[in-house]
Amino acid sequence: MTEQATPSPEAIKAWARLMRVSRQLIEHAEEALKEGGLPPLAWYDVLHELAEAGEGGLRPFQLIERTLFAQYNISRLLARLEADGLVEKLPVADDGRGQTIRITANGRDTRRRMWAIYGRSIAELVGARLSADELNMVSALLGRLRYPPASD
Amino acid sequence: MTEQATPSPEAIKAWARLMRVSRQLIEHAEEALKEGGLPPLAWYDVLHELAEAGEGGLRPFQLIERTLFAQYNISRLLARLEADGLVEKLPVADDGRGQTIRITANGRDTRRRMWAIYGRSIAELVGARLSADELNMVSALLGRLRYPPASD
DNA sequence: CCAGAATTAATGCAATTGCATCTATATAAA
DNA sequence: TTTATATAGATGCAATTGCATTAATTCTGG
Repeated sequence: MTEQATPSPEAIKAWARLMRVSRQLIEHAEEALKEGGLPPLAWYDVLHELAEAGEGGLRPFQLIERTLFAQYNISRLLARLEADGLVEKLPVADDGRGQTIRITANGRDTRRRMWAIYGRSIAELVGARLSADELNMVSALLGRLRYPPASD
Repeated sequence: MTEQATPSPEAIKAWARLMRVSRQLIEHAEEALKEGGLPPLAWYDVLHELAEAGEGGLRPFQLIERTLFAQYNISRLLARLEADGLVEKLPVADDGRGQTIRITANGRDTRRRMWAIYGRSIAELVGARLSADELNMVSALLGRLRYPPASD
């Protein structure tokens, strides 16, 4: 647990598991969405944030903070979402540079359809494999790996 | 823990943590490598497998099994590695379709230089934040999320 | 008010990924 | 054998990502 230049075997193993499992889970969920003829996970992340934000919408830079996507990535993802009619871009009164992104009814519907599949993946891949206590344990331990670290 | 169409709050939170933390950690490690003027993590994964395989090398399809990369991805990654002189492609005696990939001295050296940085990232991001017991707990819990699930 | 720095978002271009397909060889079946 | 099927790996083309830069405001210090 002390600062080392070379990681302990335990740290290496935990890291390896984390890398491998997260990749597998993402791949599985992504595949399930694709089979359902739905957009990729990244779209869900954004639609989810926007749905939670409600009518007020969010500024692109707020989406960046919340989702950890790169700026250019959000910029283009929003362009695609807008082209598909899932979000709309509104000028923002007090800042001529910016815009507010609001989810449309269509967007909410797509998000719901995605959740039907995405949620099932989560239930199957994670919910069905660990008990509630174990899941809480995972959340707590992973929470300590955040940047910046937190305990929550 | 039972099969549900809709995931429990605990499952959702654990999933969210896993997605977010893994992305953050990857990003951090990737950035550290870039700052060191070194190739991306994907290269390390392949070089690592090849280094472990030794002089006998590995067939591309074996790399696919071990790393979970897509076939076309490995095909092109190997082309880049070869172009950089980090691996060499050898014809394989008993199968005219295939080839054996072997890491070169240069490749071993690059892998070592990458590990100096990558290993430090693992130590800092994971090793320094959880005790050995906690790391083992993480490994065990994540191990149960693998596909197919295992206990190890 | 004005010049310089900072912030918000978009974009040109190169590299990578994803998809579908293709070539070549090996294996199985008739 | 001959033919059909499966496996190993490469590749054309479209979509996405990453990088660097740009354009348009807004903010800040004289």
